[in-house]
Amino acid sequence: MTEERDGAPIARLRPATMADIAAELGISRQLVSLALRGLPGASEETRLRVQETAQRLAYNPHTGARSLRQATNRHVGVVFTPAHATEPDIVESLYPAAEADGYQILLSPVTGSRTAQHAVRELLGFRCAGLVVIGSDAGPDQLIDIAQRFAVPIVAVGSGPANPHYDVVRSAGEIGVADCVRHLAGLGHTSLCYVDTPAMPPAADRLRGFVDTIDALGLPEDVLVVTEGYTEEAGAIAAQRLLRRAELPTAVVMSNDQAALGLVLALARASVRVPADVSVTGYDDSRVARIPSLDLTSSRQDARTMGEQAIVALLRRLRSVAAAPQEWVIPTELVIRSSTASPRVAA
Amino acid sequence: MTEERDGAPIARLRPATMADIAAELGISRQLVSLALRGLPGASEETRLRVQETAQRLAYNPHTGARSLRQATNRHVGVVFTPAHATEPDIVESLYPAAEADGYQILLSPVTGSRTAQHAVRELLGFRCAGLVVIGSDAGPDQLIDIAQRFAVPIVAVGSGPANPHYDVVRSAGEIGVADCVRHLAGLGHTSLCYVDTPAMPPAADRLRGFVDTIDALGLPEDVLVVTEGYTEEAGAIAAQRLLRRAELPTAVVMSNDQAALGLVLALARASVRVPADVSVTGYDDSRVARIPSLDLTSSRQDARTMGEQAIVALLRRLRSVAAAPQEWVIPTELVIRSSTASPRVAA
DNA sequence: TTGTACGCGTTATCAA
DNA sequence: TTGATAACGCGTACAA
Repeated sequence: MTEERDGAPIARLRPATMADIAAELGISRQLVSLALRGLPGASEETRLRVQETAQRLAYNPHTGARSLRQATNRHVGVVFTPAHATEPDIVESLYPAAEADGYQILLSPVTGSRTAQHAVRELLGFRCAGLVVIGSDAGPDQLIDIAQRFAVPIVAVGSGPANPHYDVVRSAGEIGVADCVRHLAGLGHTSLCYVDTPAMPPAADRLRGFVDTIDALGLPEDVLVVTEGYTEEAGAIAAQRLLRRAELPTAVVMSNDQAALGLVLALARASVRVPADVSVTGYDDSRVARIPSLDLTSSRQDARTMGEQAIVALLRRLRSVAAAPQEWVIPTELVIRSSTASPRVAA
Repeated sequence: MTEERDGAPIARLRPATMADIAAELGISRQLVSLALRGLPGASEETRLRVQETAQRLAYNPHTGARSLRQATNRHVGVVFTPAHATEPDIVESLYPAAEADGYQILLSPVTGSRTAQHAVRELLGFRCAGLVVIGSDAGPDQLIDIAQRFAVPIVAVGSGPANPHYDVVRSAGEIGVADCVRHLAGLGHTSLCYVDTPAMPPAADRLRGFVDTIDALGLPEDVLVVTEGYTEEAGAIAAQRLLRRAELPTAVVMSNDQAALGLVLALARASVRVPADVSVTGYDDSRVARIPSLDLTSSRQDARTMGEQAIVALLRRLRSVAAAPQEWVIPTELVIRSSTASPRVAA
């Protein structure tokens, strides 16, 4: 913005340091540190001049140096799966929650070529104070091992059994599915089929919700197990199997939104209409559920609350080492859309 | 694993350092450093004992300290949007490419509450040697500003005009769409509609591919512009508009897979069959295209090659500062599936 | 309000 | 093959 040509700020080879700012102003480096962090010890005028110079020199604090100096650095490491449908929402919600307490998030993905072990090692290399593990393709044993060997607090988000070694944040899968079942029963459905996808980490909770509720209602227990994956292709397979039956159920309860999408598409190809012929429910209320022409009734897994709770749980353990890990179950909310209706309205 | 109880490896408060390993073995810190990095200067026996001890103490190098000491640290910063459909695939492909040259990837997301500016500042705090910006909601001006102010090489992946300040890696959108058009024309279609979603960063290239090809074929130029978003909801809106017409086109060319999904679902609700009544093509060949019951013909945007090329381009600039930024256009490949067929086969 | 001195964990240079 | 010593950028006592 300045018109001066002398400073020649082009192509700086070395990023500006506090020492550069200090030299520029003829003051000490420590004073710059105080001024930048707004601590008492620097005059108001000094602070302003320091900030102006920092801006002009494009000063950016060296995160590594900072974490080296500080006894306890404020990094939270996050292990996640980028390609997953619902995890990015949780990841996003971690940022505001962590920043509110002055913590910085560090992301480390699990991919085909990177195991959870890789991801954790990398995060610990940055001396993260705690770890949030989303999805946890890493089994409980592995997480326990990490928690103990590196003495780092861990929060597992999404699934996994409650245990004394790390915190677990999960949605109330059993209640969410139960809500779907009761909603359908309330519409008059008596022939409900649940599609179980056991490969999905939190599958067990959701299946239990279906079985318990259908038993309580005295309805026939119709569970279709698909072992091949748990997303759209699983839904498509479920549809093929259902279409081979002599008679379709009037309602299908799916274990997640993506599987529901696969099912609905496959049914549409076979000219089965939703909800006219079959009502369908999902789980997660992910962006898939909100696709206008799918418009899926779904039990909402509150990603934002789950992310926030993960940070809260982690900070709690960080503050008092003695705090015992807990299981935090986040309530779900049934979101009713147009994929469900009374049976036989168009038959 | 050891049966000894004396060492008491429980609840280590401070992560092991090189000094700890050195003390354990009665040697100097420097020798540990050489041994761990496999550099000449340590005897074979020493190296083995150091590695064994490092393992036992769960030693993990302090990334911050390392990047503080090294003049040029081997970090590549990546700006991306977690919720996006195709970006995670690109992100995943960056890892093997970067690791092959000894570079470490650092992720920084753009979300509702975090702008590209935030993301870049954070990455530069880790003193990343270069930046890969995927999607680039940040405009060209902003990227140019960053590249100049911080003197850091940048590669923009996915879109953006070629320019002398940073490298651009993008897929050949114009050719990919042209392939779809020619495929449909080859099937006998003469009434093709293109759905343009200008909010999508690389929209211009793809639109040009349609217009040029349809003109070359001497077919009528039918372009439907949807300004509301560019994913499923945009597809649904396009479907509504098409259904209001007196006559449907026999084929619809969509600007991306997600929009195609939205369109197909909306058409299914209106009992329009794909491909019997209308053929549909997508773009990206993302996982959406492979949903069994959608089975979308789509021009494949090779995420792996794009990620690899991004790293190659960045390392090239890192090695020779003088290298002029280029535009790297990655070829597409038409993947033919069952969403396209000859017109009127079932009419 | 400002300056001096030191240490964090690592790598690099030199001499032994 | 090994060991002293310095340096990277920053934060924090403590002294002036």
